[in-house]
Amino acid sequence: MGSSLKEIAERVGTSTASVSIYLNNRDTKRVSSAMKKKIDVAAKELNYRKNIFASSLSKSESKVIGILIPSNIPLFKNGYTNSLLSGIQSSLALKGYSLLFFPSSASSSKENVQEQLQNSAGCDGYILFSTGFCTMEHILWNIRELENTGKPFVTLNIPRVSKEVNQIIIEDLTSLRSLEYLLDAGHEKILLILGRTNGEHMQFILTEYRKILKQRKIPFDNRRIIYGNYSHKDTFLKVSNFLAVHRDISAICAMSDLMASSSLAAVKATGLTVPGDISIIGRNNSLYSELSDPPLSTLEMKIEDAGRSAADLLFEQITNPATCRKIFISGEIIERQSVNEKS
Amino acid sequence: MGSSLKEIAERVGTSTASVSIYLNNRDTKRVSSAMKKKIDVAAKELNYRKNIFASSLSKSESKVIGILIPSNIPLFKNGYTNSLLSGIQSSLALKGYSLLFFPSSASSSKENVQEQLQNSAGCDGYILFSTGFCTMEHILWNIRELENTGKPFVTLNIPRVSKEVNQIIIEDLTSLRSLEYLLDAGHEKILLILGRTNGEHMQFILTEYRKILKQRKIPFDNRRIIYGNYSHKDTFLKVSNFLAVHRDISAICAMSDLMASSSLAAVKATGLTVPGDISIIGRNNSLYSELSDPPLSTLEMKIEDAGRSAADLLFEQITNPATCRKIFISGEIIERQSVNEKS
DNA sequence: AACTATAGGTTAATCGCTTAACTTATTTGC
DNA sequence: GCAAATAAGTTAAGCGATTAACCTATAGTT
Repeated sequence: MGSSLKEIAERVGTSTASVSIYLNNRDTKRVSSAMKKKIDVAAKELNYRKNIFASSLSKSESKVIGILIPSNIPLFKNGYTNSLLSGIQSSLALKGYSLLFFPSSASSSKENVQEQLQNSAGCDGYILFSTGFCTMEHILWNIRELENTGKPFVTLNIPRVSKEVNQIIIEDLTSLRSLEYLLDAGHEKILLILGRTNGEHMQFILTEYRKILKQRKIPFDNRRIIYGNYSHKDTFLKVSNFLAVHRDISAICAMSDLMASSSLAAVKATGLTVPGDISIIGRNNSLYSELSDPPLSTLEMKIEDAGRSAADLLFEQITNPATCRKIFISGEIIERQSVNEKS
Repeated sequence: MGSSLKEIAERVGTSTASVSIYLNNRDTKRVSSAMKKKIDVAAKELNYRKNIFASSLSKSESKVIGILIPSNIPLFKNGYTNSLLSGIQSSLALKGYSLLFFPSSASSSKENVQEQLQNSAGCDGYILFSTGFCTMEHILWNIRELENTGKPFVTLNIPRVSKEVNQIIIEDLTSLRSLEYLLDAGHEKILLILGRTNGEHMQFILTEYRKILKQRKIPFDNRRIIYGNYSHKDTFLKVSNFLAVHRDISAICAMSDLMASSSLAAVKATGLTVPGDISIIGRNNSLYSELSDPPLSTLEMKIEDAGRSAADLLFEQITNPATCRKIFISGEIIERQSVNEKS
């Protein structure tokens, strides 16, 4: 049964203060060693465990970080998000912080975060996630709400925000560095495989795409964009259909390793070879790219680093509230065996 | 800034009781509609957010479930654990529960759980994870500690425990159903790829292995067991080395899809074909198996179902403390294109 | 007119832990 | 021998929200 400090104090005949003082600092000189022993015995016998809610309330410090996620689809399913979380957790755990994930039931990203925030005052800080589905308006709204809490927070996974907000900016979230790599290798006719048609991230990427094409004086061709929905089946089908009609491309640039893998399967199924006939590059350096045959070149985005940085920046804020900076995480191309120079 | 009920009450000229009553039940008749409006305005202006620690302490109910993990290696990195967590979270979120992950710094699984439990009284329930590294002794110790808290809990990912403990038993955690599938297909000379040499789970599997061989009157051959460490490189290397010497096997049974994928790569590298020369089966039905060329048959373990069941069972216990049962999750073979009948 | 409901509150104790401030007895220093 | 230091406590006021129990005024009933 859950016992309290009071019960221990009564049993050993002292005040709760002494018990609390001792249990929070075993080296304290304010409790005699005889008393220390008695408290230890009583605590064990009574199965004492500190109530985190009482302690946090009393100290006005909880050592708990709230993770705000603007969606109510099941968590821990997305490899990308998991990497971020892994980075965050590994760094915060070292500093003694717990992570709290709230439920939410709303349908919009704005309301989800609001709902999560509504009942979570008392956390020492927050990390605000975003997804490609959050509109810039919702993101800014959520940031405003967070500012109002007066608590430290860091935003993750969103494009740069001009506000003075602590922010981790994953540069390659909206870059097309892998496309440029293919272009630099001499490819011009490239099939671009994006994630979904909606969502802000893809809009940024499309804008970037047009910019790069213009720079290189390559005409924009709408047919050379496919939306794979981050799904194996969708991508395989759409790429197969594409190749059935257009055989003139020399490379495929996919916005995820999964979609790159699926594209690879589709290319092989048509009898073409990689990288002989078609070069392929993925994104995220997940195991899919390493396990493919041939192993796929990819854009390593350093997601876990981003998570760790977010945690570090949050911690910095907790210890020094004046902290205000943006940390940029930039990735790098991992060269494997799926891209040839185009002569 | 974080405001309190008291500040709202003062601003609108009422008691904290009224404010609390209204905010917890907007339809209450104990607050006039004029007062309701005033409270709404004040709450908005003062950016009121309920303090989860104060509220939980007061109600002796937190709507928080503690997730106990007997290791301090970074979380969210393991696909298997992530599936469990995803199942848990999806079910508990629907019921309004938050998930709390504690930090821990100890070196043994026993101490890790103890440390996490030590400061977490007040949660409404716990889910105890295990890993293949936990010894049965540590597991039982942790269960005893949990029983002492008097709080509902469920154990996950461990072999069946005779104690009267609520438990989700993932049958294929310690089964060799995929091996039997190969045997049934006529294969006899099979290379078994296990995870690590240490850890209880593998011991269970080894025992099972010997049992199955004895039943089928197949001699045990120590050389036909490889430990791939769940690592692509290790597995690839070890399987390559194996094949350089022994070409007489007709099938490979791997305890993870990743290791199955790596084996596939190794087999292909030696010039042999799958499933022509060698059949391969994996475990866990992860995307690796689906994306391989050829797609790998695998043992789907229904991990997410297990997570969901754990959540449901925990919830049942919270609402009815007398609950005591074990739920068995059994998987099924997913047939793809990596296994041939052996004639 | 007397009685009961009901609306619309308020009071104050409580959840379990922490901590500043106070107390008292015993040592230690010089 | 006396002041100062130290050891070993205790007291009591919070932290912020909840809730059982109580209160008063008005409306409705018979």
